[in-house]
This record gives sequence, structure tokens and C-alpha cells, in this order.
Amino acid sequence: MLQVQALRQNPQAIKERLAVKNFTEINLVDEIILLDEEIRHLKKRIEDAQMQINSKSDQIQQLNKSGQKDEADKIRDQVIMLKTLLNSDKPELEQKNKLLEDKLVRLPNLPSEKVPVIVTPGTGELTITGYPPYVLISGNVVIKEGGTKPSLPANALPHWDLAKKYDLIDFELGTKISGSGFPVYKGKGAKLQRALIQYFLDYNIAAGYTEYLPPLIVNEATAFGTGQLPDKEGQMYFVNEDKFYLIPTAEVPVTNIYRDEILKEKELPVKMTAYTPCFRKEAGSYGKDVRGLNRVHQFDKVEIVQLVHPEKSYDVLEEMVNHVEKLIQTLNLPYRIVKLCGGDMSFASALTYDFEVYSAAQDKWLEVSSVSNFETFQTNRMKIRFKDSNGKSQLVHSLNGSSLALPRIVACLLENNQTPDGINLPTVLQQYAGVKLIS
RNA sequence: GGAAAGAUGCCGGAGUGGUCGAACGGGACGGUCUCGAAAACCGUUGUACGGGCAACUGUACCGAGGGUUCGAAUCCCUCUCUUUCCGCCA
Repeated sequence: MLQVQALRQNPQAIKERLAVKNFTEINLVDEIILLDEEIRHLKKRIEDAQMQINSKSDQIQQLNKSGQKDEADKIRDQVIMLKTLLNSDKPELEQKNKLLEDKLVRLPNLPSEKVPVIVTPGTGELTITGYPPYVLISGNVVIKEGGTKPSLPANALPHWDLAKKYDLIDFELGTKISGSGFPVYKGKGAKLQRALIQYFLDYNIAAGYTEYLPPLIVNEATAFGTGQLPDKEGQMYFVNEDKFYLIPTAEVPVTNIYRDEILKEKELPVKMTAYTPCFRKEAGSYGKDVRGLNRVHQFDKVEIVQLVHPEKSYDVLEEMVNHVEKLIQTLNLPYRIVKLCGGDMSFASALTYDFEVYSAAQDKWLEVSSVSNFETFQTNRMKIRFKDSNGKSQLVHSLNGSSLALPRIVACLLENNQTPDGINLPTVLQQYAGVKLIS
């Protein structure tokens, strides 16, 4: 959530930034500023009246003590008058506050200056200022490619066929038990999941992250805190009876661990990692995009989250990107890093890098991680602050990234490493999985 | 699911109508002492919003929401949550 004070200070700059994110309800900004103005006036009036009431109440006490009953009664009548005025202002304030809140939560986070901007619409060709030699994908910028694509024989199988061939994943069984998009992992397939989770967690812990195992079901305040509500309500499974949401990512419970906390400056950065299953409705997805493990309703993911000093968040973002990149490299998968343009970034993000791995048999790039800096957008909602050297409370910056989401990694591992004898596992996984070759 | 008790500041814990943003203790922070540390002693220690260049000042907040009252942490109502006991159960 953006801060009203910031809007008030520089509305024009904010509108320009919002435009970068393809945000169209720009007039919300002016509406909010106007409303805020009205609220401050109204508040002043209420507070002044309240001040009078408070001091007159003290007077009544004094008068009663000294036995001046008639005087006291007179002042009491005045207070009753004042309260009548107050009682008409208060509901108005309440209503305006709510209206302001409603408008405020509809504003997405401002994109960072580093977000690629498309400048020449209408020419049919996309260009980007400040990013000369990069390949362009619908405004996103591939900033790096790594690893080597395998050359597979013509009869190479997509992962869903491999999963069947080696009896690793049963998609039909999942449909029977739950519905489509709920794969059942089996035998070595199940163990591979466990191996990946373990490996990813160990890798994160070695980099100084503290492991958490959080609840998978969260309340409304928590879902609101990280920005899932109200923006992505339709993406989450909802437990109606208790008004709980199934988490779409570990980011939600983990970032909320520090909700309403004021940290000491020296406690920063807070580095957390967690494995959780993730639940997503993925409404509206269909066709070959959702084939196999490409898009499922329940999947496993290991997440990293950091709460950091505002001045350091972009350095930390680079550090996290590096961290994830190295992890993917150890798996020997061809990958690329994409800097997202304004239109593709999430509601809450200021800058996002996506990691995609190349799924050779499908000839497709699959997103396996998304590393973002949210600056103060989430922490303003959650009121996660720290005391700076002047003793002032400031909002910390929050960041997170997947390291990594499992299904698409599995898809690539299976497809890219298939041989006539079976599927070769990368060295780092062999010990965790207990096998070198899935056959 | 049944019964009882409770919810106060970073923590423990007092406070049953005004002088309470809240005693007292602990913690944390700063200082004195010390070669250094401990101990001891002194001091500081809530948040948000508004006004003011500032010193400062106003309002709100004692689980949440309503009510009574000139005045509520304190009285009343509703809700939520926690703890303990019983039952059930992994």
C-alpha cells in the first residue's frame, strides 16, 4: 500500500510511475489527495471539540470537589452540546476514512526507475530506453542466458510421458482424488520431490537464511498484508467456514511473521526461508499451457524472504538474484533471467526478475522463480518497521523469491536429462535422491 | 464439544469511575565507576496521526466493536482470542 503522505508530496511523479505499470485509474491519485485533505480538516475539528470536552470534564471535577454544584451543572450542559456536534462529525470521518482506504488499496506499487519502459508505441517495434542490445519479449528484457540447451533426439518425450514411463507421477490419479492439476508423485518421483526440497533448503540455510515451517492456511489480515487481498482474491482457495485462505506461496505466512513489529536496526537484514506446498486456483488457464507440470493447483516451493534496510534493498535484490542463479546452475539447467516490464510485474512489486528454465522436449521456457523487491508496499500494510539511528521508526523493505518452485524444475530435469537408459540426475541431487539414474 | 478463568507497555504484573499513557519489578539502551568486564549507582525507554522552524503541543490507543457517564483501563453488552480442566482424537 502506498503512503498517503507520499502521494500528497508529489502527485505528478506518482502518476507517471503508475503509468509505467499500465495502471489506468490514474484519477484515483487526485481523489485520494482530496479526500485526505477533507479528512485532515474534519479530524482537526473533532480533535478541537474533544480537547474542549476533556478540559471541561476536568473543570467539572474540580468544581464538584469544591462544592460548586451549580457551576458544574452549567459546564456539563455545555459539554453535552459539544458532544452533539461531535456525534455528527464522527460518522462522516469514519465513512471518509473507509473510502480513502478502499481507494488506496487499489493503487499498485510504484515500479522502480530500473523497470524497462517501452517508449515508441505505434511504430510496431518495441524499443527500450537505456537497454540497447537486449532481446525484447513483450516489453520484458532478457538480461542473461546461461547453461546449454541439450540436443535431444527427435523421439524425445515431454515430461508427462517420461513421468508415466518411469512411474514417477500419476496425473489421472490426482484427478480422481482431487481434480485436474493435483499430481500424485510416486516412488522415485516422490523421493525426487523430497530431495529437491531438502537440497534447496540446505542451500538457502548455508547462505544464512533461517528455516521456517509456517501454517499453510492463513487469516484475512495475513493475506492482506502481503498484497494477495484484495488484488488476487480469486487466485486463492478459501475456507468459507473459518474465513481462511490456503496460501498461494510461503511468502504470505513468512513475511507476516514480522507483522506489527518494530525491529532494531542491527537485527536487519532478516533472512528467512521456508518450504511449503502452494495452492492456486489458476482460474482461466487451459490448453497446452497447463499440460503436465506446467501449471498445477498444488505444488511445492521453497521460498526466500528478506526484510532489509531501505537503502540496501536493491543490493539485496541483486544478491538474491545471484543466489537463485547459482542454485539453478548447480542443477545444470539452461536458464535465462528476465527483467519484467511494468505491465507484467505483480501488483505489489517495484522490480521483478523472473527466472526461466528451458524445457527441451517442449521447446519452452518455464518460469521457476520470481525475485522481487516490494520496497515498502507490503511493509506499510503490515507495519514492519525498524528504529533508525535517530530513533525514528521507518518501514523496512521486503523482498522475496522462489528458490525454487519444484514442478517446472522437475519437468526440465526429466526432459533435458533423458537418455535411452533413463534419466540422469545432476550430481548435487544424487545423494539426496539416493540414485544417479532414474530408470 | 462441556466447564472455568483471563486478555494492560518489550516481558512480568498492579490498577474497579476523574489527578492513569498507566505504579512496581525485570529487560533493553545511554552514562558514572573499571585496564576491561561484572556488580553497584544515575538517567532514558510506547505507537499513530495532526499543528509548530523548533522547544513543544493536541487527539487517539490498556484484545476488537458498541453502550452508560460531564468523565471509562476501570461499569454494561456483543465478538474474538488465550490458558486450565474434562471429553474426543493424530
